[in-house]
Amino acid sequence: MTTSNATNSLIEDLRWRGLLNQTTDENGIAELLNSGPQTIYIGFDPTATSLHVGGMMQLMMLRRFQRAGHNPIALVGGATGMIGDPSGKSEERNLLSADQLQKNVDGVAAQMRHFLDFEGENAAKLLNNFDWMKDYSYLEFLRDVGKNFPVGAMMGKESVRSRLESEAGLSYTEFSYMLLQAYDFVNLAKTHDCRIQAGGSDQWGNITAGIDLGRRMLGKQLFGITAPLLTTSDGRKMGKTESGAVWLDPERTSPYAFYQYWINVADEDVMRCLAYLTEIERAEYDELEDKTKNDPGQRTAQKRLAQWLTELVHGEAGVQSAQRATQILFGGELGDTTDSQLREIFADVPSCDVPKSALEGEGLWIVEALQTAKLCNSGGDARRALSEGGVYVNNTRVEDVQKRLTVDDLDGRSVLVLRRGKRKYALLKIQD
RNA sequence: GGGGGUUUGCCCGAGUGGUUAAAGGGGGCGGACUGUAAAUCCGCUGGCUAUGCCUACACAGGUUCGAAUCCUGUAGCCCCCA
Repeated sequence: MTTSNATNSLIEDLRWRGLLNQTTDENGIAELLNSGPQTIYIGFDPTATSLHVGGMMQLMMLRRFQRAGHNPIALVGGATGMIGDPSGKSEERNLLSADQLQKNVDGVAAQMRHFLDFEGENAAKLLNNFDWMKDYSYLEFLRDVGKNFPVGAMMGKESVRSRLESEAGLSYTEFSYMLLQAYDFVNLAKTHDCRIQAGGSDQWGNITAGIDLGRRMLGKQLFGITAPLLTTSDGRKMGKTESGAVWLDPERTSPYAFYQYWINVADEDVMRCLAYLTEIERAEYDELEDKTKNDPGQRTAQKRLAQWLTELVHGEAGVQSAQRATQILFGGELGDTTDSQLREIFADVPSCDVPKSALEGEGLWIVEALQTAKLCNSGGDARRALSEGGVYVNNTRVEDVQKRLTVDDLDGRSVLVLRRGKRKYALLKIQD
């Protein structure tokens, strides 16, 4: 698997995908990769218990190397996370507690298993820099590492310069961040013969700092690769919605919401996403590009993207439930969808409990139900919505202002699906 | 300290005694169209126990059959003089 052919095709592939933003020495890297299996590392910031889209792209990078026969190291920054990387950030961020950090590291580590193979010949490794930083004394660190850092060079780094010029400034702690990450690289070079560090383009300064340090401390030539940031055609970061970031954790972003995010990627962005985030081959890529151009309404590329990523992150079952939810949430008949399927599909839709007794006798007045479900914020609003034809019960339009919901509307299930407009849903869970 | 102006619904902005819950625009919400898009078009946009009732045009009070519209006071903003 680790033939020079595979390696060449790896670099080729990365270049074709547009994933080579900057490299310290492209020929040197190609040569190194040709000489046999190499170890490559990428650092992950444990700022939350889950990764988001940016981290996914980095994990894919490691995965590409692993598939080409190299040894990936995913480094979680248990130590650096205590400091906070100033790169690309406009303000100092709050320090995380050690306790929270540990939770974050655990959460992030679990997600990595979807992307990397931690078994077998070139198994991926998961390391935590807290392990080698925790007992490193300040004095020792300054003597070993600090003295190799000319302040002038540090001041020249983009991450430092931009912050110094801004209002927010930069604390000494953040200023020191670079030393820690540089040392990580050197330490991995020493202990794992890891000679390549990759990362997002905002990591360039930190990576080159590590390369300099490697030369000074080890006399070893290290290499760096950065990938472009995944942005939309209008220049914003991918992975953000009105309601926040898109997470890999199904508790934070349901498989349905995750799937939907990718389905909704703009035509102008979808091919780049496919290139950066998936492993589709060139032939299929060209075919999808063609379909996007000639028959954009089908959104074949978006569907492929959503399906590919959802399957990777949430598994085959995740894809199925997302697709089933899509069908129902976009106006499909409930038909014989079962109770438990409904509850799963509407899992991330606001819901409220209603006692079964409310449906008995006269039943529950639709105007009240809409308010209880928070779909309308007043009786007038509800009446209006009804008369506008914007209210649906179980995906069937209701226009009668006097409509009362009764046991008959349950149709044997234990939930009522209320909808306002095209896709604002709420669930009434009927309690015995 | 003296004089003048201004204050309208989520926002902008008409309205200077009588069908004014308040023109117009924006936003928002529905609907049609569509690709779960963009653009476009149409409707709605104070509350309620709702063919009616109540509360609203900075706030408090007054004149009047009747006020967002007139008067007095209070507060905010703006301008001029000192």
